[in-house]
Amino acid sequence: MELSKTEERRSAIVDRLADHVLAHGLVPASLRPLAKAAGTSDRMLLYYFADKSELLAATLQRIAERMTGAMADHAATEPQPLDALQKRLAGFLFEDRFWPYMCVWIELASRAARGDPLYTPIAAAIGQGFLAWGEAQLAADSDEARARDAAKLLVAIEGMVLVRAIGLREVADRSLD
Amino acid sequence: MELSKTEERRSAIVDRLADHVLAHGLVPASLRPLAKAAGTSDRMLLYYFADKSELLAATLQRIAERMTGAMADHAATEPQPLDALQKRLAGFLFEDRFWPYMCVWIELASRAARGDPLYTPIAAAIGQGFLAWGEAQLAADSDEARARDAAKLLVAIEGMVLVRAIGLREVADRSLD
DNA sequence: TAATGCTTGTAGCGACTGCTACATTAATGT
DNA sequence: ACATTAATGTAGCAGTCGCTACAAGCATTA
Repeated sequence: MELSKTEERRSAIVDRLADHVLAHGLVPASLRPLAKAAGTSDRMLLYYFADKSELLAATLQRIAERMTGAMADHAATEPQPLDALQKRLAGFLFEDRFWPYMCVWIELASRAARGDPLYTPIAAAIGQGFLAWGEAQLAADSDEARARDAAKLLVAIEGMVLVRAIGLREVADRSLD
Repeated sequence: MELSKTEERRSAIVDRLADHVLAHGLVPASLRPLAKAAGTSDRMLLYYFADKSELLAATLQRIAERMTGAMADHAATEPQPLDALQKRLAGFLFEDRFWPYMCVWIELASRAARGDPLYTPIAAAIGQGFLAWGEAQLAADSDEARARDAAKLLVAIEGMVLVRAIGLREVADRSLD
């Protein structure tokens, strides 16, 4: 086994914290509610983690891993043009089961936008992950075209996420026509 | 005069609250800091407003009005194709002086995404305003084309906002190529 | 001048925040 | 069996949250 018992327990806690943050977001993610969600006490949360920042960083990391895994499952077998890939990505990213990730993602972005040193690097890393996923699937004539199309893909998808977030789902969908 | 003294004072307070929210966001927008920013006391905030929700609603409304006014100032005199309008909009929306509005906008979206009854209608209304601005400026052959291009415009701009928020400014810019 | 109602300060409530000191129990190695 | 360390509970600190009861100041009007 590679994981010590402490690490195992830490990991189990992080899993349940991830569930809770996905379900309720970062705003109500304070120690006591998180502890209850993890079936433990705030005291123990701060036993396994140095402070709340570290705990949240680990939780968001875990959420990002789950998302990355899900995206890998949806990788296309063949290179795709931008339009097709965009529709494909939108097709599964807006399933109900992914919406909690999108909610957390926007919340993360809103904190990164203010330059919070906890959230900014995590958000940037996730964004780069999205970008890499796109670049790996895009059919492109050149590296520049690939980079440009990946940027277009990311921007279009993030735009649809934000527009849906404010309740204009049909506007987001119309943008695909 | 159409404004009673009470209304005038309310309005003056809202102006200073708007400044504070634009500068620091919604997370630290609690009564005592807001009161200090408005040069008054939390007691008086709740004298002029029924509760915190009403106070925040008025503040966000004011912020939206400022934004709407600024956008009206940047209306084009002639109908524009989608590409040109997108570059034009990005050109001034990403000036430093607009970034605070974008930060609040993302924060608003993140709360609307969770269905908060305070933020959802405000966010949707602002989104519709953006959409109307676009439709009024777009050159289009048909109403359907106009609606579609306005949707594309909104999605692209919101996408650029979110991508910049997570620190990938150059990716957002590259999407315009 | 007296009385009424608008405006504001003071003080505090109960709940929550992140975090910690202290003590106790449980497990582990010798 | 014993000593040491790891794990956990209890209790609480100082601070903030939204909000309110009470009273005092103030201005207008009768």
